[in-house]
Amino acid sequence: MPDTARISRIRSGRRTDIRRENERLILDAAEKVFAEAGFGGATMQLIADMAGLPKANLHYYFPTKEALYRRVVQNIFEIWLDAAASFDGAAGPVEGIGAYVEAKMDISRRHPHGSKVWAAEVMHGAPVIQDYLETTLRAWTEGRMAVIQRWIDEGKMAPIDPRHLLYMLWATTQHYADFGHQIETLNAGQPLSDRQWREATESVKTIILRGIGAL
Amino acid sequence: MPDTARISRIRSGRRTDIRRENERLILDAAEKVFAEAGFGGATMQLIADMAGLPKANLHYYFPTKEALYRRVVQNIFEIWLDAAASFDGAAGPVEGIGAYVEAKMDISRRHPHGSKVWAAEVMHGAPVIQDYLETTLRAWTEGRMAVIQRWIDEGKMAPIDPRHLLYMLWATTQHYADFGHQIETLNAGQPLSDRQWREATESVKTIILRGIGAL
DNA sequence: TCGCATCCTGACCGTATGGTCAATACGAAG
DNA sequence: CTTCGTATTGACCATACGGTCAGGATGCGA
Repeated sequence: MPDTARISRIRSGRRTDIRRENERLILDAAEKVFAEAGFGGATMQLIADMAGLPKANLHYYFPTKEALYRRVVQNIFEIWLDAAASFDGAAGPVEGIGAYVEAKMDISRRHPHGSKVWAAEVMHGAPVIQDYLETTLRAWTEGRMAVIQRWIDEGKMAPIDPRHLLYMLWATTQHYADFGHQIETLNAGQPLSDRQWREATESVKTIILRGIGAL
Repeated sequence: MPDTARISRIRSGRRTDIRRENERLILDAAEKVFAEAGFGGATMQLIADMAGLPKANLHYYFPTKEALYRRVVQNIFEIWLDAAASFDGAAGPVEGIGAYVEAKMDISRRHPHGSKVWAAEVMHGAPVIQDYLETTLRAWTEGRMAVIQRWIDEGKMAPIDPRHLLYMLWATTQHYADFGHQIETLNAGQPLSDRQWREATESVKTIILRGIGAL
C-alpha cells in the first residue's frame, strides 16, 4: 500500500507533505482545466474531479476560485521568466537569441496549458497580473532591449527595433503552445514528433537570426 | 418562393433593415464581450446591455448563446480568410508575403476582438470550428504551402519549411491583436499610434523577408 | 493513552445565468 | 380599419455554480 509506505518512510513533516502534494494535484488539474475551458468556463467541481479530491477540499487549500487561478498564473509567470536566463551572458545574438528561442520552445512543449492560461489572462486585459506586467515584465523587457541595442551598436546584428524583435520571439514560440491544437490539426491530427519540434525550433531560429542579420 | 411573397419581401425593406441592424448590434457587442470575458465568462445580459437591447430580444435573433458565439467565430474566420487574397497573384515572396503581412496587421488593428475570440476558440480545442480547421483552413494552408515551395524552387527565397513560415506569419501578426494589452502596457499604457503600427508592420515584414532570404 | 492541530467531506445555501413564454406593440398589405 | 406576420419585452423558471459549515477522521507530540 503506497500510502502507508510513504507514511512510515517519512518521520516528520508528513503534514507538509500532504499539503504540498495536494496543492500540487490541485494546481496541475486547475492549470489544465483553466487552459481548456477558460476562467469562466472552468468549474471547481471539474478541477476537483480531475485532481481526485472532493470539491470542498479545494476550498480548504485555496479559499476561492480566484485565489487558485492567481496561483496558476503566477506559477506560469515564474517559469516564463526563468527562460530569461538563456538570454543572459551571451556574447551575441546568435548565442543569446538562439538559446532563448530554444528555451521558449521547450516551455511551449512542456507547459502548453500554462502558456494558454497566460495568453487568456493577457487577452482578457490581465485582470490578475496587471501589476506584474507593469513592474517585472516591463523591467525585464527594458533590460533585454538594452542588450539587443548593444548588439546592434557593436555591429553584431542589423538595426532592428528591439521591441518588435522581442514581440516576434514571444509570438512565434508561444504560438506552438497556444495554437497547438490548430498545428496538430494541420499535422494530420498528430502531435508534433520530437523531430518536428526540432525542425520547428530550427526554422524559428534560422528565420529570425537571419532576419536580424546575425547569420 | 411564390412570386407575391418575393415581391413583398423586397418591397418591405424596413423589416429586414431592423433585423439586420439588430443582428449587427448584437454581433458587435457579442464579439467584444466574448473577447474580453471568454465564452464561459460572457453573459447574455452583458451582451444585451452593451447592445442596448433587452436580453429576451437576443434570444429572438439568436436562439442560444452557442449559436451567437458560432456566428461571431464564423464572421472572424471569413475576415481572416479574406486576407488570403493578398497572397495570391504575387510574383514572389516580397510582394506576396509583404502584402499578406500588411493585410494581417491591418486586421489585427481593426478587429482585435475578433482575433481574440478566434485565439480563445483554438486554444480551447476548437469545439465550434473544428470542421473549418479540417476543411477550409487545411486546404488554404496546403495551397499557400505549394506557392511558397514554388518560390523556393524558383530560387526566389531560401529553402524554408513553408509550414513553419506560415505559422510565423500568423503568430507575429495576430500577436499584435491577441497580446495588444501587454503591448500597450509596455508602451507606457498607450495604444500604438499610427506611426508605431507602421513601424511594427515594417519590422515584421523586414525581419521575415530577410529571414527567408527574399531581400 | 490523551490532547491538539491539521485535514477531510457530505450536505447545504444564495445567487446568477441561460433560456422560455405569453402578452403586447408595430407596421405593411388589402 | 382590419388582418397578420414580425418584433418586443417583463416576468418567470430550472439549473449549476461558488462557497460555507459542522462534524468527523487522522496523525503527531508528550
